[in-house]
Amino acid sequence: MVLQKRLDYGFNGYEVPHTPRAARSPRKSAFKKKSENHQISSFDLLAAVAGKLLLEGGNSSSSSNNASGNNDDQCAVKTEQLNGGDLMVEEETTNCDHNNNNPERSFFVSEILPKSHETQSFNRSPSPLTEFHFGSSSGITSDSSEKFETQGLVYEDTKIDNSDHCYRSECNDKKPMFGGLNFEAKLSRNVLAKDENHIGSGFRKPIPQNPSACSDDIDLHGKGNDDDENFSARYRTKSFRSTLRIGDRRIRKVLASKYCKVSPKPRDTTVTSSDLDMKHDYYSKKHCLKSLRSERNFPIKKRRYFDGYTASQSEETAKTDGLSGSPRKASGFLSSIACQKQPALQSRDSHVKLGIKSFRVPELFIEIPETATVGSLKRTVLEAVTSILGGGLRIGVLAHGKKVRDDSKMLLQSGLSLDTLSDTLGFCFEPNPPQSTKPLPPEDNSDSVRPCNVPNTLPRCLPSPGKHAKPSNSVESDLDSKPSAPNRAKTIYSRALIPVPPLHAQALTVVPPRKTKRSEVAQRRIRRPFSVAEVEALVQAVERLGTGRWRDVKLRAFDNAKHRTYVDLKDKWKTLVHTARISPQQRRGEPVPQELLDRVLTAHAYWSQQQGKHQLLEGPHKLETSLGL
DNA sequence: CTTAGGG
DNA sequence: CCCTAAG
Repeated sequence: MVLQKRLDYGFNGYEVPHTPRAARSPRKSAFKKKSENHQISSFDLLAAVAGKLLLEGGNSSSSSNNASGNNDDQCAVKTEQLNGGDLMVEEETTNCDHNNNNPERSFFVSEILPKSHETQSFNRSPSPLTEFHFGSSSGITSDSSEKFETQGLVYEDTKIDNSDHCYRSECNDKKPMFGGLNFEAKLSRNVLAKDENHIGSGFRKPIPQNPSACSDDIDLHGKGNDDDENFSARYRTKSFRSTLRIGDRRIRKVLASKYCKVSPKPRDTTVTSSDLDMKHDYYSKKHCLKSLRSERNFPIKKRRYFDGYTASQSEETAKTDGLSGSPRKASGFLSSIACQKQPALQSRDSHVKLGIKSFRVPELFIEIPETATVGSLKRTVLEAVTSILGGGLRIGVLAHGKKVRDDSKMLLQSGLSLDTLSDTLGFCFEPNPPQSTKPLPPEDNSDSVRPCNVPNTLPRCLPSPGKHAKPSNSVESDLDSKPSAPNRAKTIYSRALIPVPPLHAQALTVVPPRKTKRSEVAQRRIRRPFSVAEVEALVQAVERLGTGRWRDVKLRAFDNAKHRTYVDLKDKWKTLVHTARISPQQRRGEPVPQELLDRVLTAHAYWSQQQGKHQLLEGPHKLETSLGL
């Protein structure tokens, strides 16, 4: 009976599946809701480090204990220097037209400006990132008239000023590194003169003075290539998202052009020849795009929040192009942006001076009532920043885009030759006490092969996944790791930072991170190409179960493959169909036997037809047949 | 939770 | 693989 039915209705003698659901009408993106509220999804905070970090590597005979066993490649850094300065704040506006009834507004800090007036190291911004992440207080304030519609507003809080003086004296040293950071508050297209102004009055009416102010236009290059380029932060943007898009766009643009040869993903555990080539490539270039590489390694698809500084990302993410569609993935780290080699300063005894261009602080989220004063806004932002950074940071060192975990290793051993040091060296900030760095969930046991070098993990600087095993990739040279001067950077950082009384947590108005709940970062699953055997199983299952019963397929053929969800199977089938339709030359990956692909096409055709039939019949048999198996 | 589709 | 609207 049942068998008969199978023969009658099934494919290859298999049962007819449940009547598939009516085909979903294609969803139009137009239906996607757009959140137009003024809740800023998040904001970037960019910290520019003034001055240079002198990193004296080399063969100094300093006796560092190699056996420190210090796997931790970070050095603790206090960041109280952020206490003094001006905040640059920009309002998040989605439209030029403010039609918000929202009692609350959000702002994002766009920049933290180095307090130091020494800007020479910024004059040539080798990377687009630094282009719009940099500035100096002097430039901003004195140049405010040129800054699109926005004028700078220097935070005049006496507290800040006082601290400023303190810093000054400290900065008079020839090494103004970390002489404090200037914060400057800017209001988009508005000028706030006094702290007592109500934010509402200041932010209410943007009144674009320039039509293009409403557009996404960017003026990355400002007035050309004048020396002011370092302040080309004066791009116009109407929204936070635009800002991010700018970055992405720039990044892609550059990568697509003359730097396209730079491999974006380090994939080997050792310095391969390609790496070397890359190095040469770098070296041959005028500017180091190291930072770009790192940035690009971020998963751009979706924003992830490391420690919970979440933000409701509106759905209106542009779908125009993949890169611009999503804001830059800020994984919650302060990613080092750039360092600059200063060849002239290179001395014989293998000392190198580096200039760290900037550090970037990813996500912050602030809500403040519209009735709040500008002053309180500034304080709020300042406190938010301080609270985040104040907890202390750790520094991760990246060489060739890979984390260098061994503090005792010499720079050279880490693949940081003097010639290419600045091109290959990077730093990243990491949250200091990861609340509960939950290790990644044990993916599955069936597959023991875990790529130890998932590209994404690099720039994201995952808290400490590398603790156990897999010192991996970290440019572990085979050279004996002789004791050496581990990281002068540490010293320098510490020395440069100025202690400051901690802020009162209560004063913080920052939206508390939705932390702890999602402390486990939603990390993209590692890619696991289907093996031929899996494909075989999938094909067989689909042949009998049909498309549209992916859960059953899963249960039937992949029940013990935990990492294969029914969605995965469905996706795989989709790609299989596609693969089967394209020419063999276009196929990639492990070749799937043509025989299997043929079966894919056959089954796909069959079940598609069945689906159509059932939609027409809306059948009486549907129930019975579904009971067949 | 499942499906179906788009990204 | 991810995301998510629909069921």
